Amino acid sequence: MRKIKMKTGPMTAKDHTPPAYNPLVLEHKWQARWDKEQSFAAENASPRPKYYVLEMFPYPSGRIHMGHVRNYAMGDVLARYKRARGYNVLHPMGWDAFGMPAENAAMQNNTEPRAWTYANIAAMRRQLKALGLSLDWSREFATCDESYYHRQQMLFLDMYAAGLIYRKKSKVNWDPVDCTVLANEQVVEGRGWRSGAVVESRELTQWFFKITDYAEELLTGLDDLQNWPEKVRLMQRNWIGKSRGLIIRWALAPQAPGGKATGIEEIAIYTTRPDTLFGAGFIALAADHPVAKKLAQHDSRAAAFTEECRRQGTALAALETAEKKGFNTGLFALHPLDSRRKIPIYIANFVLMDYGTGAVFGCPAHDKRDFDFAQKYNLPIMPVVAPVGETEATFRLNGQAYTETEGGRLINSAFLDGLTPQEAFDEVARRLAAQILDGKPQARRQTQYRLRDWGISRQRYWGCPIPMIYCKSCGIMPVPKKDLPVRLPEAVSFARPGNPLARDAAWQNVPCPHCGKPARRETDTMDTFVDSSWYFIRFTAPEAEQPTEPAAANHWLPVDQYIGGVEHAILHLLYARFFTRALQKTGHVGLAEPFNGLFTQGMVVHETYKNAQGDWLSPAEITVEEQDGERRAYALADKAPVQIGAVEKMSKSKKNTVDPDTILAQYGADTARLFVLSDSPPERDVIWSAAGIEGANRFIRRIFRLTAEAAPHLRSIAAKTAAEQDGAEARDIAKTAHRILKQVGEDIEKLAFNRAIARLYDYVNRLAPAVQAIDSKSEAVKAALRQALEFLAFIVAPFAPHLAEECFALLQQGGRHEKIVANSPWPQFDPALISDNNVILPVQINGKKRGDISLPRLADKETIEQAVLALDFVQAQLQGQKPKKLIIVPQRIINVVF
RNA sequence: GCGGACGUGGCGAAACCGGUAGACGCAAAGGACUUAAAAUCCUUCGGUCAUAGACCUUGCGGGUUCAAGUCCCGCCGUCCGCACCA
Repeated sequence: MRKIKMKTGPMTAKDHTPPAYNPLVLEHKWQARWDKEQSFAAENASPRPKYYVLEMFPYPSGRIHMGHVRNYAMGDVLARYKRARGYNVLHPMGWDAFGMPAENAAMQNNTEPRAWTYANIAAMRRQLKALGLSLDWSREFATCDESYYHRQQMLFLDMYAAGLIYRKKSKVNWDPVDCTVLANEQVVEGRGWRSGAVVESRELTQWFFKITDYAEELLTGLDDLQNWPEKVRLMQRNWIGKSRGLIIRWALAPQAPGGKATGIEEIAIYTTRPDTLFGAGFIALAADHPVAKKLAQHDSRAAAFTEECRRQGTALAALETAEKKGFNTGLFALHPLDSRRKIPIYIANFVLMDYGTGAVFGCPAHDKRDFDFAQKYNLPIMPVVAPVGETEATFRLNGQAYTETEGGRLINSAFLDGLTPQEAFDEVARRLAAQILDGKPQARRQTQYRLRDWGISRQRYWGCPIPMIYCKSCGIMPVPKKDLPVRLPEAVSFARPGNPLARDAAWQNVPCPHCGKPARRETDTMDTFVDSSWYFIRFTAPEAEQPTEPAAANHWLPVDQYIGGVEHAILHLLYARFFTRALQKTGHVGLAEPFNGLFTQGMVVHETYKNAQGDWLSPAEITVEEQDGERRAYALADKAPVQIGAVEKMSKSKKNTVDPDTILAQYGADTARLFVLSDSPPERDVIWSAAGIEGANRFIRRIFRLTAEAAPHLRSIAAKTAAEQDGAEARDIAKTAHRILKQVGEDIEKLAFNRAIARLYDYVNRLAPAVQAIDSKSEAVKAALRQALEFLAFIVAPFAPHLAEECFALLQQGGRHEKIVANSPWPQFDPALISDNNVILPVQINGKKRGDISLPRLADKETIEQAVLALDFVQAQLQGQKPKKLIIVPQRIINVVF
């Protein structure tokens, strides 16, 4: 891209002083104006096309952090842009307000969760409003609002009636710090996702959502989510964990004389590798397998071993290091394809009860874990798959399992020899399905998922009460809808740990809705991920009596662009997909996939600082100097040297946080918004630095100064598109302006905010010289400049909306403020001004650039060829030789090959 | 272990379908204005040699192509996710 050639020179003295840029006054002024005009209210009935942009709503922890600023700035750029492009935009905000921290605060500070939460919401609402986000605040709600959890209880009852909710006793993840159960998705590396405590295993009865009913649908649905990051789709795919295999029933060998009768006749085993059946070396059972339990009743050594396994499961977080251990039961199973072979049965610590059938057959030659186990217990290791070309005689295992299936052929496997593993799989499936054991086929095909049902009971107070009642005579009774909501009691005590609901007799005791006899309420509350699984639907009709207003929901959904952190890739995002399906089934919405576009944004990170004592220091406590190209940090307090550490996610514990309030007070919202979106692509982390925020602020002030300086000269001049007779300079300015309008629009559509901002810088650099010499410019140039500066206001607006309004106002007749950017359509660019009649093409000789050539854009090949060959540097290089080839890529490049 | 992403100046990064590598910013250096500072403005800024210019350069080694940061093969490194899933 060429720079516009314009006369440059020192700033001319002006007969006026430009108004000062005061972000605090200015931003407040425009926020009030937007409020007054209700610029960002979304209409449920509008002829304009809809666009739903949503950022993951925050937990009201007390204050917003820079991560929030970046997240909401991104959504706001899109929302403002789409609104300017004529869309009816829904851009709401709410609060994910139930959860543990409120109870912890209550315990520590002797407050109430409710009061604490609403105070935090008020503080954070004020902070978000100061950012100037184009939100429809009329739709705001918190999940702890009675009006919200009331509807959630209605949904619960509908889902219960639809068979999507059930109660069962099961082993659960118990967080000993938060004193509650956690879902599988909420256990990260063996620890609670929130408390960080090592999770224990407990048997409890709790409520489950039947997410597994939708395992297949949630999996195949991913294929259609083209506007989701591949990474997230893959993570969900792995989490759902579909596999295809066979359930094979193994008959037990007759007991040796003198052995105790066990009454066990067969063991069912799930396998994904039936092709390796002839390589079976052992069978292993989970410690909780019914057969293992039965054996433990008769055999004290088996009992001791299963007990040890259970302890290991709870105490050891890092299972990878746990040694493979087994207990030989002395029992044998008969090989299904060769009844002469007896396979020993073990109880092993690595077999999981809740996957497959809780029993495996080990094939040591073709599975790493089985190989280790066989070596330890001296079991035979017989290879049954070998690479093509190898035979039973030549193939050796090389001290490790051969786990390939591609390019393998069966060996040592009777009638399977020579088949590919896939063929062998099918053959085994066919034979065993036809083979009858005890009146039933010995095997059947089975599709298995890793995904398990979602346990949602939490033994906590600050959550949505589960609307169920236990009656001694009638059993489990749903609370009738007319009795909803089941309200959380007020004035509860947090003096003791545990769930206050469970010791609140007055709250618990209710008459049975069926028989009227005394009964007891469910005291568990719902996982807070239930709350966030449908809030985006509630935003479409936040006042509705029913949980949703289907017409509104179906109009607005799916969310066109959802923006949030990747940490929710399998938690919230999977639950929400399930919930939307559940709501579809119960008639609340008419679609299955809630989020059409998903974007996972990077974090805001910052350097860390540590003093000689090893204490973390905050950026405000240090100063950085540059000496001999090396940066050194010193503590402000005592001038002691400070070690500059790694750039890490902002966290309170490392004190590398920057408070948005401080930044807003110093620089204003526009600067903060611009900075968090510049420099790094939005999916990557952005490094916060003092120099960076200064730079962004410098740019904001520069735009303001430029407009303020030019405005008095331009107000009386009508903005118009430069025509041919207006001269080269006016035309160049107009071209630059129309081009930037197009490019910034495209960048925003692609969420390439950093690129859009780079273009803004470039654009301002190009306009600045003309503005500086504005006194000497013709009417035509001034007209072009006026339009260029108006365009600047529009393209700046998504990023720095207050500044944009101020600049736009400065350009209006007499500085009047009738039109505002927020309510004005995005200007149309003129395609005729985008493309040049002449293009400058690089000319390569043998692939190396040697010069440029200026040519008419639509020149034909022959003209180009002649012009290129006539060039001095081409002639010089050719030295009289004929070129072998001349490659012309229209409007791109020319390559002379000789 | 399995799966994935990514390696470009001092730093953050651009580079669309293979077509001028390093746009834009930060940091740095020099200069103008100023009594001075701040602010602002101008200039330089991947490396080597140098007079215009030439050569080298996108983690490393190969390959395909008129042309490779981009495609293919093989290494090396960093980060992320899952992890006894049968």
